[in-house]
Amino acid sequence: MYSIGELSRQTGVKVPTIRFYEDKGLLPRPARTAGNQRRYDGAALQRLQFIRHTRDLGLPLADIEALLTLEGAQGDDLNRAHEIAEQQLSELRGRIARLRKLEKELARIAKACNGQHDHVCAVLHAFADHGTCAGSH
Amino acid sequence: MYSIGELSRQTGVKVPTIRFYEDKGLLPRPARTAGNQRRYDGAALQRLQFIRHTRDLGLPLADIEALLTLEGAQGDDLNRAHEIAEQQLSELRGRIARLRKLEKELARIAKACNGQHDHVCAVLHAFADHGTCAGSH
DNA sequence: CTTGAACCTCTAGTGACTAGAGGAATTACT
DNA sequence: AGTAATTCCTCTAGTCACTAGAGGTTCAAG
Repeated sequence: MYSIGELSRQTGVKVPTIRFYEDKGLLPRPARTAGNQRRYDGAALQRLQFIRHTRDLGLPLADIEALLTLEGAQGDDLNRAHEIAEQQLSELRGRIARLRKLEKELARIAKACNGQHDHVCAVLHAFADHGTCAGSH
Repeated sequence: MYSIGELSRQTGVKVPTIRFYEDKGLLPRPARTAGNQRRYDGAALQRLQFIRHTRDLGLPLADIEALLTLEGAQGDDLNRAHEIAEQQLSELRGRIARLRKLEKELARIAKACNGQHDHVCAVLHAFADHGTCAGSH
């Protein structure tokens, strides 16, 4: 049996966040001591680790909840899990592609003002000017 | 003189968002018609385009505000603008690197369940299992 | 048995918007 | 000039995923 603080240390999820997840229904309400403090078992630990991991992967809480209800599922429900993974992957790839474009542009902007800016630095203009960008964003 | 709707069309920033920016002090309060509707001039249009562009680049509104007050600045203030650009660039690069790691992992997970999952699909387990991941995240 | 750390609930704040209610003004058309 | 459609106004509240703080209680160690 773990206290909320131990659970936090084991998973890396902050204490208020654990309570927040409980509120949202992602974690079941744990047992309580006589003094009303939460006590967790190993199942709760695993579940929270699952949440932590999937959050790190960028899944929104709603999707994580869907996955959690799918646990131990079969047939079509497994297809759902697969779909969620695939969809997240393609979203992620889009995000990366967009960020790479922005990286190029920001690099251009940062270079616009290279050391000597005695008079007028181009950075502000570079920020303002969309015309010189590669593509749309 | 543009109405708020025209400004929205010209910049791609939604009408409520324009009002939100005004509230936050990023856009000056515009002139009003006798009937209390906003009328914008070309300067407002340019300013909003600047905001739009820098937002697309991922700068938080606070940084954009800083840049806006720097407009027409000289000397040290220009260094500030340069700093903001450089800092954003390095943050962006970190973000991209992390996302690339996650992409690898998500791809692994999505593949875990490849078509035939008559019995038990590995997707859920793959999500749960951090041990097989490349690095920390 | 006392101290101090960890715990409790609750409210409110963050960032960057978005949605909706309820009503007034403008524009286009006849 | 009248009417109907569209756009505009303010205001409140909701979103997501937390985070911070107030004010109070319980637990574990010495």
